[in-house]
Amino acid sequence: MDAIDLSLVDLLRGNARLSYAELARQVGLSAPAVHERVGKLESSGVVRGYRADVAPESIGLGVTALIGIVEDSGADSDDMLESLRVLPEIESCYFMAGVESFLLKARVGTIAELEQLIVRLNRTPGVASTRTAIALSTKWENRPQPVGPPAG
Amino acid sequence: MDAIDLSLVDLLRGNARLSYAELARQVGLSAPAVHERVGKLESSGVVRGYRADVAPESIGLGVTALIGIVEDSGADSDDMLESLRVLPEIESCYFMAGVESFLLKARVGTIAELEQLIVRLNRTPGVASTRTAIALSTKWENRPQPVGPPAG
DNA sequence: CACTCTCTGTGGATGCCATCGATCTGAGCC
DNA sequence: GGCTCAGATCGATGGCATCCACAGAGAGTG
Repeated sequence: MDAIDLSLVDLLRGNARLSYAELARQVGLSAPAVHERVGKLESSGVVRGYRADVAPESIGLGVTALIGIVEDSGADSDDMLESLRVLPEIESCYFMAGVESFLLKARVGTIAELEQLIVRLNRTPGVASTRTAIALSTKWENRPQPVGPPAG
Repeated sequence: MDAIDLSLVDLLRGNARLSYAELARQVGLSAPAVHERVGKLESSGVVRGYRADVAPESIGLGVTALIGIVEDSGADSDDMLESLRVLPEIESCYFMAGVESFLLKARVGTIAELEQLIVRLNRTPGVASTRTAIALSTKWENRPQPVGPPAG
């Protein structure tokens, strides 16, 4: 992870579809060299993948909610995690410090679907209670923060 | 937005670096047809961009926190939004229903940096109080949920 | 110093891909 | 039937990904 790697990571966070040739021009190396560096970043786990950023409402996911979960005393967090993992609506899942063990970001199409999700969560073994907050609007999301030296 | 468009969106959410030729094979069209469809998805705002998914800790952002903000009565939300927007640590920002007007996801390198961020937030005009919860670990994040008919 | 090993880069070759323009096809409509 | 438009295919061409052989810088060792 030298300065060139950081530049590559930054460039790919901004636009994951840049060609290797373009990346090479930006960092001042040859295309094969960039190809090899990016391959190493991928296989070492620094770059986990490449995702299209899709407007959720345009694919029928207009409702965003954040849900905190309080565990029963004595509940097994690993079991609960597996129960959460199979719910496709849960886009992100954090294990938290504090009374609420998990914080979920869920995305559904309608409030009715959100209600169903909350009911399902409350029925999940180990869940003592849930607390749901609805996002009225997403101002921004997953904004990459610049890191390392400026590219070039 | 027909079934083929949904398949393309799904494929690109899974791997944004797929070539047009590969996408074409997957959905059963020619490469130029796919090229045009993806171009329209981009210009219509369905696809907002393509991002490399980078392990945050590998670029020195090992601390994730969720911060709720209570506004002063009479504070201007738009002004506050602009104050929040310039803070690079804030990766996501939601305008919420409830007592806390904003919910932020912030990513910093150390707890000391988090402390500085919280101090800065509390000094921001319009902020009545903040509530910070620290993520001990991220179980998963921005997992794309499958949508539309299976590709092929 | 010189030898060598390793890592990482460059340059060239080759086959695939992106992309443009021309043409074709089918649905809807008069 | 025939017009028209949207959206597909086909063919060509220039650029890109990717493989390979080889070169140069640095570290470790006699």
